[in-house]
Amino acid sequence: MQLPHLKDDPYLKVLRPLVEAYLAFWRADSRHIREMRLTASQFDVIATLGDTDGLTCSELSAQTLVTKGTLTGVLDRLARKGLIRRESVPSDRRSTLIRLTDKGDMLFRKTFAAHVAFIRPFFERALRPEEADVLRDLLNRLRDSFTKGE
Amino acid sequence: MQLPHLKDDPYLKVLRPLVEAYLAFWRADSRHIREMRLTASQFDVIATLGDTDGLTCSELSAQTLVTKGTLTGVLDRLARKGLIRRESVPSDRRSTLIRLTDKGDMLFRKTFAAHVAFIRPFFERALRPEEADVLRDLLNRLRDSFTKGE
DNA sequence: TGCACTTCGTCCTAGCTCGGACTATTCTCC
DNA sequence: GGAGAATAGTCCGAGCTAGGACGAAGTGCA
Repeated sequence: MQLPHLKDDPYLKVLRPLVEAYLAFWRADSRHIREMRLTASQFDVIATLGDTDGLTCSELSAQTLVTKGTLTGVLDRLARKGLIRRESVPSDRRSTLIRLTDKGDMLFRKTFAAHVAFIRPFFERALRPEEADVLRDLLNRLRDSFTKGE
Repeated sequence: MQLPHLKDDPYLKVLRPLVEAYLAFWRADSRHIREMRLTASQFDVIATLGDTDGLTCSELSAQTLVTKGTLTGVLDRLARKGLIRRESVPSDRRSTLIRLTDKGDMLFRKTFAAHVAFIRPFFERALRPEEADVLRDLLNRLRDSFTKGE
């Protein structure tokens, strides 16, 4: 978001750093994910399903950054790759349980640790541990301000 | 990005707050922009062009969050709405100068101030001014860590 | 002057994004 | 038990996304 003339406002000058820090993270993150032949959304779903006994679409979309409408397509592509499968839930015939296949689980084990190891140094280089705590607190308050406003 | 089991790592537990704060901001931001009949990318371009004598596509994509390849389509839609126009640059026939039309400039004046006024209170509610400064500094360092790594 | 390199904007593909509409199923509560 | 409301997953349209390929145009160095 381009917001010139606001360089002097103590609040609004946080805006660009927020956007730029997130985007810089996101680009590094998704570049690494793409090297593992997944998209960011696909990795998000795989990582969320890892070590569970399966989740419904609603749970999945609540716990990831993928919205309900987008999830259908993402799951279609993951199923086509043989990484997940859809199972019906007898107790609620509206629901679908999404589960990693063996192949999906193997991919999860291989990529998840690798990705965490990739990401961590970027944070480690930029912040001391106590600064990370401060940052986390401030970001959480900002998030709450934006969500409670709805 | 879903990263469970990392709740104890002083660095990685910053990850979710970063993503969530940005996303919460972005959703409020783009909801307000959509009410003004623009998309986030379109507003970004309009706001960046405002108070300039025109910018080339490369300048525009460097100063906004819209990449070169996406810009063509965004500009096409803005031109169709009569908000921008493309002008050729005699001194470099590869370049195209993008400029707001009168209609685009009027929209800029109307929406830009309104949008800033909409966004500011969310920050104001969450942070004291000196906290905003701390947050900005930490975010900038994080951004640099992620970009310098490339 | 000529050839290699870079930069310009555009186009393309696969995939993701939101919001809203839709059907089927389940829940709630009178 | 039945009407109305809520929830599940899917589908749709318009638009955005990164990345790479492309031809045209400018630059640099020999």
